[in-house]
Amino acid sequence: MPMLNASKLYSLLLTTYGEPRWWSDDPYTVMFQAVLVQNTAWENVEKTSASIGENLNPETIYALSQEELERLIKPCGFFKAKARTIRALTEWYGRYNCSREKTESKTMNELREELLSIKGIGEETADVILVYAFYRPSFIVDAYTRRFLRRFGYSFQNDEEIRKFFTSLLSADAKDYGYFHWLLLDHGKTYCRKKPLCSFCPLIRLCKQKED
DNA sequence: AGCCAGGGTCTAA
DNA sequence: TTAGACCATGGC
Repeated sequence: MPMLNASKLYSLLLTTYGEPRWWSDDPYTVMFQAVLVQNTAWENVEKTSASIGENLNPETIYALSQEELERLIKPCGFFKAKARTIRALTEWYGRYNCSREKTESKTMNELREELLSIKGIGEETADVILVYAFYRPSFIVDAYTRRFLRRFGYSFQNDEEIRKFFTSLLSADAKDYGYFHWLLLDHGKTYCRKKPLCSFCPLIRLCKQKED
């Protein structure tokens, strides 16, 4: 498998998979779901979110007791830890008056450090929140990103190397980061899970054609 | 049955 | 600094 030219990755994904999509327009929904989806199938997150419905807002969620919140998110697994994290995250967002505008007074790195200091929020979750909730250009490395790169012949020492690689490739526009991440998700869910469907993957077909 | 799913924390060496 | 155990449910 030849290594894809890095500068063509983005346009290739775009043209192959069409218009990119966004997580959610509501910042709190992004935060909430970003925690729920940790090592969990997205379908469970969607069902849980649907069952919460209109109550998926910081005021209502924060008013719940720890036990009530745990019960609410139970289908997503790791519910004790996630309930604690969601509570801490909601409290943190409250310090910004639960408003995206209020976060604009901070730099991206300041917000990133604040998020990382919350127990239960690691790099991926922090970057998801930065991009989709607060429109900051922070590249998101997740399992799909790593699998995608490995399958296409790249090998990086660590996630930081991956972040630098793509950061040098994309503009400073947060939209690009969100769109790119979602394209990798779409691609990964269809062709690049642990049980791969590589022979049907348009990108791999494209690479093989170049070999001939 | 057992593996897998858009992780993160803690500990041992 | 890094590898491995652990957290937990639902779908296939």
